[in-house]
Amino acid sequence: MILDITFPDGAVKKFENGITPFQIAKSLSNSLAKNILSASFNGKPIELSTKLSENGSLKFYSWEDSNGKKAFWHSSAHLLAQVISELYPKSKLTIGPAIDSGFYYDVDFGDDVFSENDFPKIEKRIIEICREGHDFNMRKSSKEDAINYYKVEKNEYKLELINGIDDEITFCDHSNFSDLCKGGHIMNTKHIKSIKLLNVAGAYWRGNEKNKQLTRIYGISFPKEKLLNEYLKLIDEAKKRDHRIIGKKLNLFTFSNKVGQGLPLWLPAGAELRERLQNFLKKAQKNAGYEMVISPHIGNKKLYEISGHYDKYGESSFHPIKTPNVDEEFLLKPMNCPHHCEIYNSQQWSYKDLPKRYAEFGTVYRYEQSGELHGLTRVRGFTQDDAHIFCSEEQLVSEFKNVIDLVLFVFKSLGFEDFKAQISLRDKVNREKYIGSDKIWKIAEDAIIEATEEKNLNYRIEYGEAAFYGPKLDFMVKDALQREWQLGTIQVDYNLPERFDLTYKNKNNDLSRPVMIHRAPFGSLERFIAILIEHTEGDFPLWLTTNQIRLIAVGERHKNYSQKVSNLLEKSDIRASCDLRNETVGKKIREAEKSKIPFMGIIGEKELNNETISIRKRGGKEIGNMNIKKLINFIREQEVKSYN
RNA sequence: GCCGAUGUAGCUCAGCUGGCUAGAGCAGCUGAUUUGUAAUCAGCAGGUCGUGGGUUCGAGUCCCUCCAUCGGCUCCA
Repeated sequence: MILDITFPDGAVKKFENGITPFQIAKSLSNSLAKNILSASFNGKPIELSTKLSENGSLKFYSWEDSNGKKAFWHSSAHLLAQVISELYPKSKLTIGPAIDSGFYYDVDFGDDVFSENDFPKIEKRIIEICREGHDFNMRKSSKEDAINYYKVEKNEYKLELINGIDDEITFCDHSNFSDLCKGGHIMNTKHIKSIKLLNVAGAYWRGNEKNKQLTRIYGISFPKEKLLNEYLKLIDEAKKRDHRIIGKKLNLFTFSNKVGQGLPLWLPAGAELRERLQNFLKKAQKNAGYEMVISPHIGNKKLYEISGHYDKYGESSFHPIKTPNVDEEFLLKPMNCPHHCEIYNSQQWSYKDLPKRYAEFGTVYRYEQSGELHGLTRVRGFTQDDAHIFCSEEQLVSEFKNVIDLVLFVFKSLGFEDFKAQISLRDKVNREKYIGSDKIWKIAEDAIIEATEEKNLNYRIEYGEAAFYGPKLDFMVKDALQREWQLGTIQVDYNLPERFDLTYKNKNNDLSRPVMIHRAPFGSLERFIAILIEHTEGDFPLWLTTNQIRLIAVGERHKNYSQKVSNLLEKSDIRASCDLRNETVGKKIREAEKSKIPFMGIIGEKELNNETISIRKRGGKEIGNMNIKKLINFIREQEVKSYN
């Protein structure tokens, strides 16, 4: 029999029945055969050594394709597993997938402690085995054989996995090692030229906190030594963009053990930055018809019992504040929504009044688990750029779309172009963690999907990620180390209006229930600023930066003029500072550069005589000499441009 | 909260297998220098080595407790 194999470019070629993808590649070109790592047939990943027995479309993947990398890293995980079972015979293997960059393997080491100190000997042994050049071979197995195999090994994890498999059970063999595996390998271990184990971590079996915690070993491997070095360099560079490091260097914020974990202290430069962001959003919100409100930092515990938050998050709140009245307890405000519900409730509303849009920079406190705290991205006290929109059901989709516009405007203004939109819905099965009927959830979920579709947003759907009171649309942005964080969020809520008995009079003079939209374009100022720092490396846009220009006097005789220029700039609302120290110009420039000040104005003899300023841009570019008037216009122009 | 690692001067770090008064650079202070586009020179000062306990003739170094930080897991209203 002859097979018709279709290639991605549309070409159809004929091959003998039983030919393998690798043989096909080799027949096409030697260099292709050399470069390919994996393949897919009719859209499904297959081994390069799988014999083809039907017509179909074949696609090859090299290191340049994510599928090629996946096969490479997944195969590397097999080698890690092999060496672990060789060096730690008592350990039990569980799962070892490829991830976005690298792979991991979860291992139960029993009572043994495994740490990073064990890495070098494992890495060394893996490379030894790789050089021996073993093929990866898939092997079918009966369920019975598979069970017996792992019964002998006393590996309850693999047994659990096998019991959950409905399809055919397969093993992958290489060298003297076998592992339960559904496939997706490179051909031979010799492709793996360098491997680096990155870190050890605890990870619960099947991701469930109630299960045993296993040891997860993360690693990455490459087909060339050079690529590993490049990767390590990249990680190193990324670490320099860490907001915790830049925040310290630029004196934006700090933490103090005496104040407490996860409680950021904003230094003057950071506080100014925050205020500028707030003013920016306030203006945008005012244009979009929002009204500012203010609510206190504590609230009666009963308030949160009504909303359902206490029931769900009481454990992760700061302990209730007692009062002389034993029946009365207060909570440090963990969220603003119930307060805003009560603000809405303070008056009676007509359908003509809707929507009501209440905004507040509301500082909230949540007792996050200590191990979860992370710089400014996960803290225990933070300020949400919160707002709640109370509208009629008819207004819901258009209001939701307006909020999307606002979020997109904010992101665009700050240069966050690389974000992911995520629609977070209820878990498909496990629904006891949510409040409200299926009917209202369906309406809310449909409204979000409709609005997101109409806005042409590229989105993904995640089940089980909804808030307990409603579905949401989240805007995710990555930090320097490619970790994804939720910034903006828009949530539809039919439940809190019910619980707080919110109403308005409709056209027929009957009472109707408003729908509530929770939204925060930044998410929180803390997290937003953290990600902004990592994206800009601290080179903030001109409109945000603390110091827009630093004037540098060359000599003693130029100090007065420098000060005068500085004062004039400040009078024109330009944030200028003046360096009058007896230091060399080089040193003053260096310090201004390190403080990430966008412009420097050098003032020496020439400038003094001609009443000009020599302007230098951060990074070294000389802009030229200009008089004060021109300089003011120049900075104003640049500031407008910096809004994106 | 859990697993692993780390904690030395304001900051960044050195201090090997336990052994004289714990080192460096930057920052700070003092003095000299009065400076043209990324570091002028000299001197001085600065640390009960995260905390509390233990082992030892002797602990920055070894062991335990706690605290904090880092990388993950779980969680994220």
